[in-house]
Amino acid sequence: MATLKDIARVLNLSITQVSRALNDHSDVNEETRLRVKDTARAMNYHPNASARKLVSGRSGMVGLVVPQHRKIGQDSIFLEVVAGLSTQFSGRGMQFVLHMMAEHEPALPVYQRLIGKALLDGFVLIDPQDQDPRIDFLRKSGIAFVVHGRCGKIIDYPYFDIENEQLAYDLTTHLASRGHRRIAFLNGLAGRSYVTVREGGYRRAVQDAGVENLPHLHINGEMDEATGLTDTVRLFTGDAPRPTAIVCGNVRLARGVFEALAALGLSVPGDVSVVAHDDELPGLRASAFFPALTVTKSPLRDSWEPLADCLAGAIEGKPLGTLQRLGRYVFIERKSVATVLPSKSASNR
Amino acid sequence: MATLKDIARVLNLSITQVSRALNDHSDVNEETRLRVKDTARAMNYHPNASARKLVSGRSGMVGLVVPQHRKIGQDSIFLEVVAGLSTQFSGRGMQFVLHMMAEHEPALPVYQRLIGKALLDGFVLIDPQDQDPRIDFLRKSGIAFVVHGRCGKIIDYPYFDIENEQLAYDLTTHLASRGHRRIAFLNGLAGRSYVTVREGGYRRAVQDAGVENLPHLHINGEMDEATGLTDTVRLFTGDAPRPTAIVCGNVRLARGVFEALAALGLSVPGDVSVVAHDDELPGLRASAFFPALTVTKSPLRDSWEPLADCLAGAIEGKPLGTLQRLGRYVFIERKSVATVLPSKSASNR
DNA sequence: TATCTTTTCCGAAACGTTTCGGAACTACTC
DNA sequence: GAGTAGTTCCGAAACGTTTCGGAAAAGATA
Repeated sequence: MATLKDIARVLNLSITQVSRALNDHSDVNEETRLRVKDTARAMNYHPNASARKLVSGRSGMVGLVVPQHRKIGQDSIFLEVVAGLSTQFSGRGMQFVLHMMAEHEPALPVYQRLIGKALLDGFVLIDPQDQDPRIDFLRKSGIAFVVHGRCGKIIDYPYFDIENEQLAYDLTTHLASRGHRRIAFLNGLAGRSYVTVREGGYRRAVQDAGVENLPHLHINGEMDEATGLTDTVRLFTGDAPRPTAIVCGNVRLARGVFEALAALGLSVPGDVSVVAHDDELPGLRASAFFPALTVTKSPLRDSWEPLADCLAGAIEGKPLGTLQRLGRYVFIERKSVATVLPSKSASNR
Repeated sequence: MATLKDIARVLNLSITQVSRALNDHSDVNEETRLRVKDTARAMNYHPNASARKLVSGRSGMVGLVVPQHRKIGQDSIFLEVVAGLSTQFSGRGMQFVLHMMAEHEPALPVYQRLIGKALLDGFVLIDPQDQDPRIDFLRKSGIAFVVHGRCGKIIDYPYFDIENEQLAYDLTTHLASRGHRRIAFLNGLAGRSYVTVREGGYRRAVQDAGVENLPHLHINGEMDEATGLTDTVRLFTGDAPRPTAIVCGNVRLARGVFEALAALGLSVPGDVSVVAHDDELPGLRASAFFPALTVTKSPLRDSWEPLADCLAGAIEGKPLGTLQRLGRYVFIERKSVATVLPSKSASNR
C-alpha cells in the first residue's frame, strides 16, 4: 500500500507537505496541491485509518450494539435497521461495526470494552428504555452517540425521534371524535420509551374526550401478528366491557387484529373500528388491508439518514441544537373507522 | 483511557515489560505478570486497536461487503448471515464491519478502498458467482478471506461449503429410484456457483438413472415462494411433457410448489412427488409441511462458526489444509415421495 | 539597507503499541 | 575465577499519520 512517504519520495516533497496538500490546508501552493492529489490517485493512496485515528482521534468508524435473541431470524425491523444504517454510513465513507451481544449479556461492559479499544468514533443507540443506563454511561464516557428515540427528563443528547405522544393522541382522538367511548390500545412492550410516551398520548386523548379510563383496554406486548390476534380474542371474549375501537401500535399488530375479528365474526369497521401507526414494514401495506386501514404514517426508512447525520455531526462536534431532529408523520384516513351512534356506544356488549 | 505507559508508571516497570506481560511472553517473571494483569484490569485497560494494528498489522476487524437491493427488507437469509457472522466475531472479541454498497456499485473498488485504509484483517465472501472476480482480486491483494461456497477450478483459498453436487444428486436419485423418469429441478439463479454445482449433480443423477434429459425441466430462478408457485403452474399447464416429481433448491420454493399443486388439484405425493434441500430457513419447517417434506438438511446456521474459524485461522496464517471445511447434510425421508408404477411413468400427461 | 509580511515549505514530535537487540544479574560448570 | 546458560528486564526503533513551530525566499514598506 502506498503511504505518504511514497508520495513524498516520488514528488520530492516532505511528508508534511503531502499530508497538508491532501487535507486541503491553506499553506500549500495550488499547483503543488494538484500534483500531489494526482499522484495520490495514480498510486491509489488511501490514508491508513489506524495511523490517522492514533493521532487525530478520528477513525471514521461507528458502532451499533444489539442483543442477540431467539427470533432474530424473523425480526424484519432489525434487518431494516441494520441495512439502513449500514447503507448510510458506507455511503459517507464511514465504517459500520455491528456488534451482537450474547442473549442476556449486560450491555455496559460491552460498550466499555469497545470504547477502551478506541476504534469507534461513536455509537447509534436503538430501542431506548424508560430509564436507559446506556445513555448516562455514554454521556459520561464522552463518546459521541445518537439515540433513535428519546428517554429521560434531561434530553441533552443528539437524537432522532418521531412525535409518539402526539401520534397516539391523534389516533385515539380520531376514534373518540367518531363517538367511540371504549377504545383499546395495543401498545408495545412496557419499558420501551416510545411505548411509555405513546401510552401518555393515549391517556391524554381519553381524558380530553371525557371518557372513563378502563385499564384493561391498554395492553402491552410484542408487536407482532400473533399478539394482535390473541389480544383481540381476549378483548372480545371476557366479561369485561368490550371496546368498539382499537388503536394498534403498528401495522403488524393490526394484521393480527383483523384476523381475530374475522374469526370472531366481527366486521371492520361495522362492529369494530381499527386504526394503527404505520412504520411501513416490509411486506405489509396498510392501504392493502380490507378495509383499507386508517393510519398515522412515518416510515422507519426515513430514520437512517437523519440518524447518521446527527451522529456524524456529533463526532464533528457540531452544536447540540442541530443534532436533535424530529421526523414527521401524516394522518391518512381510509376505510377502517365508522361513526358510532350514541345509543350503540352505551350498550355493553 | 489507560495506556501501557500509565500501567508502567504505576508499577515502576518499562512499557516493554508491561506489554510482554500482558501478551504472555516467556521472559517475564510469573509474579510480575500477575501484578501487571491485575493492575491492568483494575485500571480497566484495553489495548488501543489502532496502535496495535499499526505495528502488528492486526486490528481484529473483519468485513462483509454486500450489495443493497430493493427487497432486502424481506431477505431473511441476509438477516441470518449478518446476525450469525456478527455473533461469531463479536464472541471472539473481533469487530464485524458491515459495508452495504449502493445497488449496482461495482464491488472491486469497494474492496480496494477498504484494503487501502488498512483497517480490516480479512473478509467474508458470500454468494460466490461462477467466475467470481472478487476471489482473484482478494488473492492478489494478499488479504485474508474466506468464501461461503467454492468456485473456480483452482480452489486454493479458505472456504466453508456443503456438498451441493452430491446433495442434488442424492435428491434426484432418490426420486429416480422410486421410478420417476421426468424429474424437474427448481434451482436458484443462474450464475451462482452453488446453483451451477447443483445443476451438475442433477445432470449426473439423471444420466445415471438412464433417463432422457429434458431441458425444460431444469429451471433457474429466485428461490422464493412466488417463483416456486409460478414455475410449478407453468410446468403443469403447457404442452411439454410434465414431470412426476420435483426437486426444490430450498424449502421456500417447495412451499410455493405445494401451494401451486394444491391449486391445480394435484396431490402430493399421489400425483407429484416433491423433495427439497432444507437450509432451515426461519419460519419454515419441512417437517410441518403436509405431507411432511423429504429433504436433505443442512442448517445455514451451522455455517457461521466454521466460516469465522476459517477466517480467523487465515488471519493467523494457519496452513490452508485446516481452513477448507465441508459441512454435513443428512437425508431425511418423510412423506412427500411416492413410488411410480412403470405403466404410469410411461404416460405423457 | 533594514525590517516586516506573505507564501511555501520542512523537521521533529506525538499518538500507543510491538519487537529487536541487548544488558544486568544470578547460578551453575569446569 | 573465568566462562556459560538462564532469567528478567529495558531502550529504542518502527508502524503512518497529523500538527506545532519554525525557516527560507520573495516581495513590500520604511
